[in-house]
This record gives sequence, structure tokens and C-alpha cells, in this order.
Amino acid sequence: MLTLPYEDTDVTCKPWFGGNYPRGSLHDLEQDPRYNLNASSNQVREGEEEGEEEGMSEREDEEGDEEERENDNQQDDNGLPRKRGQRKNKIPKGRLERVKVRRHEANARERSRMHGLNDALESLRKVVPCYSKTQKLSKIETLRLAKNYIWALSETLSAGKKPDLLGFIQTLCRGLSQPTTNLVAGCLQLNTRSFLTDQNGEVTYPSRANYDNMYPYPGVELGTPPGHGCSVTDSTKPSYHSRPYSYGGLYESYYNNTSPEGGRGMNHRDPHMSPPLNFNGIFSVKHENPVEYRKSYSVMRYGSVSSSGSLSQPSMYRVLPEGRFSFDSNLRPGGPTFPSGTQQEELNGAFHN
DNA sequence: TAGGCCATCTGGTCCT
DNA sequence: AGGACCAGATGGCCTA
Repeated sequence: MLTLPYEDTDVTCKPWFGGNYPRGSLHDLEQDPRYNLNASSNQVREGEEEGEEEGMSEREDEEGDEEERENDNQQDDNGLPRKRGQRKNKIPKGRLERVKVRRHEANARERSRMHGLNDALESLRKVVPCYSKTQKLSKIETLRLAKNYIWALSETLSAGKKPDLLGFIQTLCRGLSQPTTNLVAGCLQLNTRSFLTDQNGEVTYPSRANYDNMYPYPGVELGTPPGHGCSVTDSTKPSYHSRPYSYGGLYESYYNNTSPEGGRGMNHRDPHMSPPLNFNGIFSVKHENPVEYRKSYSVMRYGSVSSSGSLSQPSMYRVLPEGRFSFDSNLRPGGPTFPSGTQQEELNGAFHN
């Protein structure tokens, strides 16, 4: 509900400012009995009708009080005994105008700032999975999903294994509201029954058979990075067979012990620490500007040290301009094999409708 | 109609 | 002094 264009910062001369605020305006204050402060505990405000009505700041109130003390006498303009702190002279009109203008300008800046914040949030919406123009995620859900997305990608990369699609999606849905979970599921064209939740909203796991039917993986076991123990006992089986949808122990411990929300700490991690981002500049995000995207992509692909030194290795994952992420398997010779083209398409196709 | 979400206004605080 | 940032308050809109 934007009532003013973002760029319209020259609001102080616009007719809809001043007495025509939609709500909570200075004008409202004039009408609001709450601001007709008569309490003796606020002597500065007492009797400052104009100053109070026009949203005068405390500092200015004090200034007014100083002036008043200098010129104090025993009667007000009506000849009645003036209460202590009551201003004898009205606030100079010029000063009043300045107060108004400053307040209006501050309001405009605040509006602009919030619009900028919303723009950034909209950008974020576009790079998290399940972006939809028609059904926008709420602000809080966008932030949660973004965090889960980062977490899930980081876990995937940390594991050095092919992504388990359903596990990935379940990570995405952690802590999200049921409607948002449904939306994500819908976007991913998955049956919401795959996201079984218990009464506490915790994600539980569907049967292995259902999953195998949905996402039959070839049994390719991949190396497990140091520090991420794999509980596979039968090396001929993919690790996820040791536990539904686990990433060779990593996701197992993750699902059992931690949450992106930080509510349940992973065994080896501080529950409040950021998601594991073990490879420098491991992934980037979608770029609005195709040129910027290409620039950024080339940096990721060929590797570069930025001025801050934060991107020292080529990234394995990239996020396409449409907001999809993909994997560049050519970047790590000798490294683990990541999603095949089919699997990649599966992921990409699932994330955006 | 209650509750969720949102935009906006507002005053306080901190920083430059 | 003025701007950025923040949080509280308020009211509108929408949906279950």
C-alpha cells in the first residue's frame, strides 16, 4: 500500500502533506486529546498547545521553556493565572514552520528508506526458491526461506555430495508457516504429503519407498569431507539408505540435532552460528542486471580475489539470472561429482514456476 | 470478525 | 544540526 512514489522526496510542498496525512499526522495530534497534556509531571508540555500540536521535539520544548522563564509573569493571555511552564508567547510562526518542514522531510526520508528496504526484500524474493509475482511471500517468510536456502546450499556444499532433493526441500521449509510450506511444495510441484509435519510443525519423513519412487538416485556414493562423519556401514549403498534422506551422516545429524532457526544445535556447531559456508564464495545469487551477472559469473567461474579477498576460489554453484541455481561440475577436477544434468534440471525445474 | 500483514507516522537514540 | 536507524503505534486491507 504505497501512497507515494518512491522518488517523490520533495514532499514538503505537496498538498497531501501537512494537514492531509492519511493517519497519525501532525494534524491528528492537534485533534488527539492524548496530547493535550495537563499532567503536572510534564510541565514543559503543559499549555504548549501549538508546540504540542505541531509535534515539537523535546529539545525545542526545552528551548521554549527557557524563553518562557525569561519572560514569565503571573497571567496568561486570558488574564487567568498562568500555570507553571505555560508559555506566554506563542511559538514564532517561522519556527513552527521549520518544525513542520523538518518533520515532513523526516517522514519522507523514512518512507524512502522503507521503500529501499522493501526493494531489497523484493530482490531477495526473486532469488529464493519459489518466486511468484502473484503470490508474494511475506517479509518474514522471505527472510526465513532465504536463510534456509543459504543453509541448505551450504550443507550441500559442505557435504560434498550430490544433493538429496527432498532433504534439500525439507531444509528449505524449516520454520516456515504451513501456508508457505504449501506454497513451496506447490512451487516445487511436490505432493505436500511429502512434507509431513507433526503437531509441533516439525518436518518428519515420508516413507523411504515413497521417496525412492519419486527420486530414484543411482547408488553413487561420494566422498565425505573431513569433519563430516558418515555413518554408512555398507559402502555399496548410498548413504541415504542408512537413514532416510540423510547426506551421509551430515544431514542425519543436521535433521536430528539442528535447525536453521538455531533452536536445536548441531552436535559440532554452535546453534547460533551462521550456516556452514566452508568454501570461500561458494555460491552467489541471481543478478538483476545481465551484464552484472555475467561479470560476476566470470569471476566465480575463473576465480578471483576481490578487494576484500572474499572470493578466492571459483564457485561450484551459480545462480542463474532467473534465480535458479546450478552447478558447474567442471570446476573441481578430481573433486566430488555433483548433480548430473538431469538432477540439476530437476532442482532447477522445481525451484521456480 | 479476528488475525496477519503492511505502510506510514512518530519520537528517541546514535552518529557524523 | 541533521540524517540514519529503530521500534512503537495506528489504521487499512485481506483472508479464513
